[in-house]
Amino acid sequence: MAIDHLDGRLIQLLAEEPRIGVLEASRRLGVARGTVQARLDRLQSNGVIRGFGPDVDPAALGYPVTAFATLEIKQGQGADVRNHLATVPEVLELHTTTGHGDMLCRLVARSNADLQRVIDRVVGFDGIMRASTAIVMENPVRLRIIPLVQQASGD
Amino acid sequence: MAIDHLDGRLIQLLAEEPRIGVLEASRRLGVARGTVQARLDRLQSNGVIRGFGPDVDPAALGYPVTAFATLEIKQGQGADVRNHLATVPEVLELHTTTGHGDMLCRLVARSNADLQRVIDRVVGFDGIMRASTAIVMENPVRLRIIPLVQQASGD
DNA sequence: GTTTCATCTGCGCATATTGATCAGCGACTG
DNA sequence: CAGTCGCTGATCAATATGCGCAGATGAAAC
Repeated sequence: MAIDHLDGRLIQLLAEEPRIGVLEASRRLGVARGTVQARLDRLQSNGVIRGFGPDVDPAALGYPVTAFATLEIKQGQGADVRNHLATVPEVLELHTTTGHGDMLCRLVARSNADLQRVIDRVVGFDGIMRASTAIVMENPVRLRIIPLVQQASGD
Repeated sequence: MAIDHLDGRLIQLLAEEPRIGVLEASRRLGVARGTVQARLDRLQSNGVIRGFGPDVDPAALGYPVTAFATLEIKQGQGADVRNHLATVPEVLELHTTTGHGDMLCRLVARSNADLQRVIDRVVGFDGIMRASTAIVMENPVRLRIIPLVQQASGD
């Protein structure tokens, strides 16, 4: 569960140059190939590394608009709302939260006009009482994990 | 910029089994290896596929608590706040938004108590007027892109 | 102090994959 | 009709992979 410095460097290396293989990584890190293999296997079976899925940019797919919607849910309708939202492709992510709203979801759309359609589809469901939407203008810090990895691995 | 059905299937395949190579992918998709190579190159130079970075789970790193903080910023301090937040490893993501707040950021922490420390560090900066935080309880829909890819590629 | 255990190293081998390149071919374009 | 584009199926040398192994190392347990 805890990762050490070598794990951290390995993850950073893979993040910077995902295409390199185990052999090349071992050369860069200055350790034996078997070590890198073992570390990688461990990190994956640990769940620290979930996978190496392709990182797809919604904007490049034609969905340049991102928004976050805070939803208020009728008591006892949570499960239904979850199932509903799971069927909407433009819902990229959904969380249940404490605080003012009950759920927070990340949406994408083809345009601001299209966002209206998406929101209508999202909230056009009985269990949702109210939705408040914040459109993303800039994304100064894109989803990242390396700084956290560095911290967790003791720099 | 637009992707076709083969692109969509390729992305899905890579998402499901990231470890397979170009050759294996070509076998699964029933096309020539060169075709897969060319498609992959195109998708990457297009920016549709940004990369294949390791998908690291913060929880497995010891940061099981996720929260979203809505920040209100003093006029004209936006750039400073961005720079400040970029230096906090627990800030995984930052957006500027329309709506009630001015920014929305995703935070992680080692515990609810640790979240207090993170928030103090985040808001302990002159340009930030107010922060309201929503702690994530469940994550019914984890960040996903495949449904959108399917839609964009004509199912 | 010494035994035990987990880990890392460096090596070799057979097999598989990669990157590059080729000619052939069907579909679309002007 | 000639030109262009993308896909195919093939080759080649270079490289990487999965696997196993013996020995070295270091830390913890006895």
